[in-house]
Amino acid sequence: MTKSQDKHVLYVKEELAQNNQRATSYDVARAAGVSQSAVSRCFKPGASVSEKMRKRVQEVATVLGYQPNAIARSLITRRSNMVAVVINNDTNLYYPELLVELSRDFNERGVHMLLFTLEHESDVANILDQVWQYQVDGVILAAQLSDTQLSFLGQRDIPFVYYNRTSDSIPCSSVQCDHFEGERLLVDKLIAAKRKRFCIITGPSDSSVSATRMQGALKRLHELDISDVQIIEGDYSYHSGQESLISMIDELDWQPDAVICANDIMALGCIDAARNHFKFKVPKQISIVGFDGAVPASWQAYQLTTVTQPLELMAQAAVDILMQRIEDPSLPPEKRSFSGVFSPGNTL
Amino acid sequence: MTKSQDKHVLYVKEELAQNNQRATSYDVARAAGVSQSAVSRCFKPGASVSEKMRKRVQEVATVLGYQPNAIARSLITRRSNMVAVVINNDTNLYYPELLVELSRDFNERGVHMLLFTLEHESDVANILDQVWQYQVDGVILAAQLSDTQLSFLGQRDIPFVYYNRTSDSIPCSSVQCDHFEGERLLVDKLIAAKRKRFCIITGPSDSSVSATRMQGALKRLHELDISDVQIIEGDYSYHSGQESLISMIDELDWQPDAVICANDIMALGCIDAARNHFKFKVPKQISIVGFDGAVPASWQAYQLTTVTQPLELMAQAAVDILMQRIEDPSLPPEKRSFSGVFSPGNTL
DNA sequence: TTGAAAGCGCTACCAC
DNA sequence: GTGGTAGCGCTTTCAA
Repeated sequence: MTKSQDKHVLYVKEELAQNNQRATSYDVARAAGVSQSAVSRCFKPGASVSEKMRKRVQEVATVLGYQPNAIARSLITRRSNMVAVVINNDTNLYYPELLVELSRDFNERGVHMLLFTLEHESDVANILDQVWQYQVDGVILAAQLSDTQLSFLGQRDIPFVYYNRTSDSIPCSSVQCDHFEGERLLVDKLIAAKRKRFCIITGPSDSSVSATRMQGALKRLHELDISDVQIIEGDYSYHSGQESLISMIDELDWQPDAVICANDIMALGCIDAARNHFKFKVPKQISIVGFDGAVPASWQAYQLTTVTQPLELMAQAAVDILMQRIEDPSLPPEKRSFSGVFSPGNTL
Repeated sequence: MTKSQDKHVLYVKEELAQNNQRATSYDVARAAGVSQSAVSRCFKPGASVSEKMRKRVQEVATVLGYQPNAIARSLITRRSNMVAVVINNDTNLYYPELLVELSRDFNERGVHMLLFTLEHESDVANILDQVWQYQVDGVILAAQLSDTQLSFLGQRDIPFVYYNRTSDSIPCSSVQCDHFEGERLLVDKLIAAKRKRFCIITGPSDSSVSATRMQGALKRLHELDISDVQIIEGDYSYHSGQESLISMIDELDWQPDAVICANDIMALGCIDAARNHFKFKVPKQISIVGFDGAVPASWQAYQLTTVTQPLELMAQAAVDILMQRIEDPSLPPEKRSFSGVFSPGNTL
């Protein structure tokens, strides 16, 4: 860099500082004495630029602290490199690994996550408009949508992947753990352990995951001619696991020897209620099973018998499917289903 | 709407569908027979538009499925209505409530979260450039930055708030739980319980939160003339809590009657190791304390004695401070510190 | 390989 | 209250 060039760069830098502006490609061009399009090209991998030009531009860009404006780029390229992740609070609170894994996988591909969390699974409507306004390239849906809402995305050609949910009526991509199969497996294990009096603690009524799991368990129980099953509604929380068992026994006067919980966290509450409130031996007097493979379920104090979702695989699959459909929107929907892994634990 | 107008709208709709394009304000203007600026005004709250115009435009916009393009808006207004949340995995895994609460608070203000998660607290550098490129209005930092990195944000006038961290050398806004004070309190409680042989299980060495907490504990212990303290490094995980206690006793041959853990999750691992591996009575033979007020800490199987961070208040404070500085960048930095709340539990 | 010019979709300013 | 016009910062033709 010659001295006069140097001075010119510093002058531009000073000018920007005074007006409190961030450097644009135009500023870099001016300071480097090249065209604005040349600067743009220097930041595009694989563009046709001479070595000399690239070096000069990089130099000036560094001095001015220039980085391309991703927003402006999105406007012209029609690619924001942002995806929306719609997740309900429950999922994140009880299964925070999902967000961590998604984030890792997306960041590896240079894609950024716009996070939308829902208080209740039924709040989706409010945020779909926002997802649309922000021009995201795609959406991961870890929350239940109505068919109408699903078709909102479909009609607007926004690629999306359902996580742990699917729709039978609308063609869509999805990644799922086979909840149905997993619950059947758990029921069979409970039967093998000679359990007779079953009860079920469900998740909140608007949770499709809970509904699927409970259908799986009930179906299998009915196949085995066990129809006298007590069902009580929980809300996925530890506390509701405790309370459900207590009210089942104390109020409904139903003493089970097998408790099927719609998720692990409720099962943990259930274990504590069984041990502390009722002084039951688990699993001697009562078996308790959950679903998820949540981290605390494997802690020594619990060692819950459960079915573990292959979360890492599922997240990766969701990201793969979504990114493929962003690259090539003509790809047909794809559904991938993973079997849960039986985790024996010590409560059955 | 007259019939001919109706037809015109439908014609535009058809045209867009054929070219697979989303409706722009210009399309709406064309279809409604008004100017493009009029359409823009109709979507700006408080703009001066006649009732008739507003109604007409809304009507057409609905038919065409028009929503303003937030990206284009950001470009001209220089406001993206996006904030970056930089969080390390540990924080999210062990304290997922933070993200949920931040998300809630930001969404109430119509602000969206761009999520950046770090494998290790030291990975920050890579993502700062991206934060900058995406023109976020502000940043919540729940990860430690070097002073250089902090000044990167400062020089570029990006408002930011440190969460549970602060810098002594660079003026910056922060929201913190008083870790130092909280640990002192715990030490005093342990002393009151007649504990004599102390040990500490720290978090990972790059965690500033762990460092502060442990300094608080050590300082107080030294004040009380207790200098013979065994320190072992954990990594915040349940497993490291277990292993640390075991190696402390079995390998280092140091039998403590008080264990101070840098977070709750390790304390839980520690409790399980004490009870199951060593057959200790907790707290009769050994006291164990944590820090955080993590949800599982209050479960009946543990009932950990700990100091609970007022997470909701802290998240709200962080959002408040950030939004104020986005509205008025001339505001000086502000630090807010909250005392942790002692949660008696049953392990002391 | 380089530069000029158009334009992504919007807001903001200006006349009227 | 309404419409025309400029321009946010960038990528992408198209000539040179």
